[in-house]
Amino acid sequence: MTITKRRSWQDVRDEIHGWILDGQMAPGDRFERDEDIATRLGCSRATVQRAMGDLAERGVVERRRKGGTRVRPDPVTRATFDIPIARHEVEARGGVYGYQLIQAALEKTPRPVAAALDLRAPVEMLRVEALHLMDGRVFLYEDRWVFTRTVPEILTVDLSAESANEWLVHNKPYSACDLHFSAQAADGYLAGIMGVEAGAALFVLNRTTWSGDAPITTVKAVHMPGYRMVTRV
Amino acid sequence: MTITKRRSWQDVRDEIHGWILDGQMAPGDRFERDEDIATRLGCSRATVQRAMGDLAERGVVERRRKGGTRVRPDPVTRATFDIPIARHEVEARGGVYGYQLIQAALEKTPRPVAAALDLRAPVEMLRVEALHLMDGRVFLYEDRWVFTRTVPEILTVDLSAESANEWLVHNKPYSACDLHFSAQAADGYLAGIMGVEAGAALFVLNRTTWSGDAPITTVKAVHMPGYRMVTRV
DNA sequence: TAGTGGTCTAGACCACCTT
DNA sequence: AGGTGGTCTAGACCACTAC
Repeated sequence: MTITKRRSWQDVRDEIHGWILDGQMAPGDRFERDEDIATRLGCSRATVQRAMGDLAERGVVERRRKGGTRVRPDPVTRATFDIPIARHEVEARGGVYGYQLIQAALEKTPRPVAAALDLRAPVEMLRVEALHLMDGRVFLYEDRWVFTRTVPEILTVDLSAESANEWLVHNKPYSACDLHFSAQAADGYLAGIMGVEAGAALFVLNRTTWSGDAPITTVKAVHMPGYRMVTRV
Repeated sequence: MTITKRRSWQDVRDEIHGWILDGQMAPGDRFERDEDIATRLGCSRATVQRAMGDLAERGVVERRRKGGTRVRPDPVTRATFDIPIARHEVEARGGVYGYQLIQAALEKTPRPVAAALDLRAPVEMLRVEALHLMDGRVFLYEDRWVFTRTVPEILTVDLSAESANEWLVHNKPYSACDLHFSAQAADGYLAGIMGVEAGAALFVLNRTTWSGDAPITTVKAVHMPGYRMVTRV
């Protein structure tokens, strides 16, 4: 007697993905209708839907009503990253986390900062510069602007004890977020503050967040030389 | 007479997300059971499941059988990127794409390259160096190693006409992919080949792919100065 | 306009894990 | 051991869009 294990949607997904990996289906090729695949594999249409939906989310396959499902003609690599809190990143690497406030003060934003937050004109905001340390050495320098009109409570926080990042993450959820990754050479100021050679290539992350239409904060996070952001798909 | 529009799972998701954004639910707080939420919102449990599943995928919420659903105590920023083919990236920016092969030859891999591909010892592979151009200027330099044991057909391709990247994307699907992003200063060789100043900070992407356990290729893609990788969540 | 994927529902059963 | 989320099914209807 044969025990037929029930097929899960992951099994169905892997089976279908297998047709692509072994060359049965090439970029641009069209699949049968979900319902026919379901019949052929002996599962319900909903299960095929779930499997195909997953492949579509990963950029493997393209689905269109009436147009059917095709292997993406120009496959893209789709990667997902978690940007952790600095403390967690340091601790995940087995280091001892440290934090050091450089300065926090109300200042008028430079134009590019206002633009990043979708503001037409410069306004006064809270600027916070701080260092995140691993084992006593600089891991990350952050230069942050907090929109005090949206987050007035930030002015009552002791930013020498708690990083603005952690406070915001725990107290001000966002609904939209912009991320820019780039490379930048250390200028004199960065070199001095981070303790690296002038000209060193640094990995930079700019993050801007909003709650609805209201800007919350924009931050430039500059990583130590040699930093790598890694993911596996 | 009131028209009650049926609630979609996106509506339900946004409603639930709203409870977090307006502070009704704070990090660590536990939600009611899906079924109770469904009753309260007047939809089926499956719809709440779909909505909560989406929030969980985005890192907003944590779900555990028997443990229920909670707002993530330490929210992370989860970002998804598409890494496009160089040609498409250039064309999407409104530029004219160009491609130039520097050299392609069989060479013994250096140890770090073998290690990236999970190989114990160096082996002979096809090394391909090439430039991708935008409006005649260097946009991207790639230094690639192709595992000819997995992809022997690559040896029959005219790599001066078609980039190895595009050929692989269209002819050799992968099932696993490793990505590393970093910053690197231009050394003399890179500066010469890319036409930038020595010491310029460059954005670097290392990508390694496998089909099952079989390594396919590993490539280091070095972007022009000022390049930014952008995403919006 | 007809074919295809997208979603909702109700019910059942399963798998995991906290208590 | 029991409660909670995870999944499967069958059927219905909807929404897009290729033809």
